[in-house]
Amino acid sequence: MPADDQKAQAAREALRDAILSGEYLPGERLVEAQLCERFGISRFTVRAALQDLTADGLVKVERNKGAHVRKVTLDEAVEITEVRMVLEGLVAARAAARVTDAQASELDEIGLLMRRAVSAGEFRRYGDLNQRLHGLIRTIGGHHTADSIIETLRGQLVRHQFMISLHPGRPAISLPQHERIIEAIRERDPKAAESAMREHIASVIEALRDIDATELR
Amino acid sequence: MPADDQKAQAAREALRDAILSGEYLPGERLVEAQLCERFGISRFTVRAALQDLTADGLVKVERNKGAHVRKVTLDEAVEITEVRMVLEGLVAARAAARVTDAQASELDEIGLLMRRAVSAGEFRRYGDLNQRLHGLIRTIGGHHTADSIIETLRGQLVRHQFMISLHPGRPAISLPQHERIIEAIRERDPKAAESAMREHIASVIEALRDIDATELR
DNA sequence: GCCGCCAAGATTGTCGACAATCAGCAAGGG
DNA sequence: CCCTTGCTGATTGTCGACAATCTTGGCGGC
Repeated sequence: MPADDQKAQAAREALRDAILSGEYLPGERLVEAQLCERFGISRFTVRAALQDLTADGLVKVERNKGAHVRKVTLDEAVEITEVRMVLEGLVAARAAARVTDAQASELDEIGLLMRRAVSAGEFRRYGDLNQRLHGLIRTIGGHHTADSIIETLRGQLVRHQFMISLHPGRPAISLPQHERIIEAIRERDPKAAESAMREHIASVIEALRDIDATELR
Repeated sequence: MPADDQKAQAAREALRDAILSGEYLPGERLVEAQLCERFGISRFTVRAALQDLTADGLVKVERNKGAHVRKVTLDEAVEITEVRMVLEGLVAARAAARVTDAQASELDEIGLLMRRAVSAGEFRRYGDLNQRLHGLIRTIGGHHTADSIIETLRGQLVRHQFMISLHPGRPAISLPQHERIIEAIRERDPKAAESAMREHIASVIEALRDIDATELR
């Protein structure tokens, strides 16, 4: 009966979601016994899930001191985003070299929807499109190694990412950057695609710093 | 008594070394019971060690099918090295911005030793210096996030890396590249340091492809 | 009153045993 | 003769219980 398998894996993802959604705050202690009761699974499974999350950098375990939700400082967030900058630059360059005509028009369509969302003031929708654009570029790039690292890093930043996307004025800055990225890939110019992507994410880093400074008021 | 702790951790590293040193070949199956006997530890500890190695990308576990030493194809090796290229480029740029005078002279010294090693034909020594140079640059860069990813990726490539370092003619190609990197960092020119590092690792990728083509004859 | 120390509770680390699952082989039917 | 099917040994997945360790609160001494 594979029901146990599904239960164990479901619980693992439930725990991941609970942390990602902010149900457990950064620094909060994750007591194994509590998680057992919470998700109706054994401690063995809880430990396996915690090790998974540790590998993804979402929790940190100290020997004999248990697991905590990892706290990501501003400096770490900047470092992580710097790494994303060069990796997504690499992926964008490869995307420019590999893009098909069908994918090119899909990029264009996203660009159009983005412009519409911005002029209509639909920031939430713009955020979704942003994610879809970066995802499509990574699909086109087809760089499995870079992809999985980027995905891991993204998980560590959900909190910060969320704050950025709601920051007023961001779309006005990032929309033209996104347009440049799309254009460079459509013209199959790897160097231009890489530098456009890097410029874009460099401005995300600036936004990160600004937002953090704002929050400390 | 912390003896057990040390034993468990020692066994973990012993298993890692056994895989890294090539004692277990890529694709080889790692049977938990055998590892228990081999290292004199319980299955629990073996499983923990295997999960560690999985996180590092050294082994791959399939449900109910056990753990295998991960096979790194040429394409994957190229991808991994591409990621290293952009990450070490990022680190080199930061190193150029942060290098102290003492570190600058240490870089110079390594450069001198490298020239000597090449002219003396001491390839093994040159390989060690190569590793020391890259390590020092990463120390100077002080980019923890990029560092740990680079270190993880390096582990997955030990086999290929080894073949490259013994490839005749490599030092003649890589020595001037190393010299350019050192010079750019010493002159505190981040852009030059990044592009020098990327050129260097791009040529490593070429070497990877050549060696693989040679091996298939 | 303050500091260090000890005991008890709570939490994590480890283990051996049992259950679930898979690979290989033999027997039977087409 | 080949394919399917059921069995059997081997291997991995899961669990509950016990041991080791840390934390907390109270006690005694200075």
